[in-house]
Amino acid sequence: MVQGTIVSRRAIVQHDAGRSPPLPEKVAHMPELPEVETVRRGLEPAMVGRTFVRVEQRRADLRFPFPQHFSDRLTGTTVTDISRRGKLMMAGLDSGEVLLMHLGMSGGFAILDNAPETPGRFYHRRDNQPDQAGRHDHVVFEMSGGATVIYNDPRRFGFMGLERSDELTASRHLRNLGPEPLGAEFTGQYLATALAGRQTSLKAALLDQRLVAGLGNIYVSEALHHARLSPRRLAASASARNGRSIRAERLVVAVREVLAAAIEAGGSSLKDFAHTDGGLGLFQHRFAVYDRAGTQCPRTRCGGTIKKIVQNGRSTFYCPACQR
DNA sequence: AGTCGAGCCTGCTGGC
DNA sequence: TGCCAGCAGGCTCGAC
Repeated sequence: MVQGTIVSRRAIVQHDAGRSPPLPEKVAHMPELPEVETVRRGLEPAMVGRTFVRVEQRRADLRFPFPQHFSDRLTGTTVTDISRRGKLMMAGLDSGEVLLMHLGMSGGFAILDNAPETPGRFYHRRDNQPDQAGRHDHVVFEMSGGATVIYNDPRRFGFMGLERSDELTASRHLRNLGPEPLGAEFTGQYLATALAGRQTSLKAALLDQRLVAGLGNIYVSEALHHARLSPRRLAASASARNGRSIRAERLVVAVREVLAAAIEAGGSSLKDFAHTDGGLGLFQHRFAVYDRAGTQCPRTRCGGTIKKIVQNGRSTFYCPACQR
C-alpha cells in the first residue's frame, strides 16, 4: 500500500507473518522523504499518461483549503509526470498546471486497479480492507486506464494544491525548500556554510526544511547516529573551520546513506506488491535509534544505551556513548 | 533575523 | 475492564 500510516504497515507485517518472522523492530510510520518517494513511484503507473476521468473532493479542506474549482481544473487533464521535492509530490498536467500533494503525517494513497494485469487492491486499514465508512478517504481520482486512486488522511495534516507550472518555484510550498539531500547541491561545503552561526541544535537545524528538504524526525535521528554526531550539539559547531568541516561532510554522507537505504527498502515493498494481493508500502526498514530508547546501541563495540530526549517539543533518540 | 512554541487532527497506548 | 489523558508529528504562523 502506498502510504505512510503506522497501522497498515504493522498490519501487513503481521499479515505476512506466516512467510517471514515478525519484525521486532519498529517500521517506518510517517511520510518523510523515503516514504514519499515510494508513494511517488507507486502512483506513477496508475497516473502518468492517464487522464482524470472523474475527481471527487469530499471535503472543503485538509491542512489547507482545496484550491478553487479543484475537481473541474483536474478533470479531463492528463498527467505528464510525477516528481518530488522534499516531502512534496508534484503531478505535472497537460493543462499547464501542477497538482501538489503533501501527505502530512498520516496521508496515503490506495489504488484500486481494475486493469487485468495488475489486480492490486490495497488499503491501509488494520484488516487490509477499505475503511467501512470511508471516513478518511478525502479525494478520489478515477483515472483513464482503470485505476481509482484514493487519498486517505485521518489526521488531515496533508494538503493538495494546484499551481501554474511557470509559477511553481514561487509557490509558498516550494520557495523556501532547501536542496534535495540526495542531489548534487547537498555537499559538505554547502552544509557547513548553512550551519554557520546557527545557535540551535544540530537536530533542530536538520529538521528545518529550508536547510535541506525532506528530513523528518525519524531520519534526522538516524542520520545523526550514522554520523556519530550528537543531536544536542550546537549546529554552528558542525560548520566549517579553516574552510573545511569534517563533521558537515560526515553528516552529508550519513544523510544520503540513511535515506538511500530507506528508499531501497520502500522500493522492495513496491516490487513485492506486484506479486501479492495488496501489500504495497510495507517498509521493513529497521531503525538504529528511533523509538529504541533503552536498547543497546547497534554500533559494533559501542555498548551504549539509546536514550530519548525532547528537543523543541519533539522526541530525539541517540546514543550518548558514540554520538558526540 | 533567528529561534521557539502553539495549534491543527485523530488514533493508539498506558495508567489508573 | 473501561475510560481518558497524553503522545505522535509536518508545517505555518506568531511571539520574542
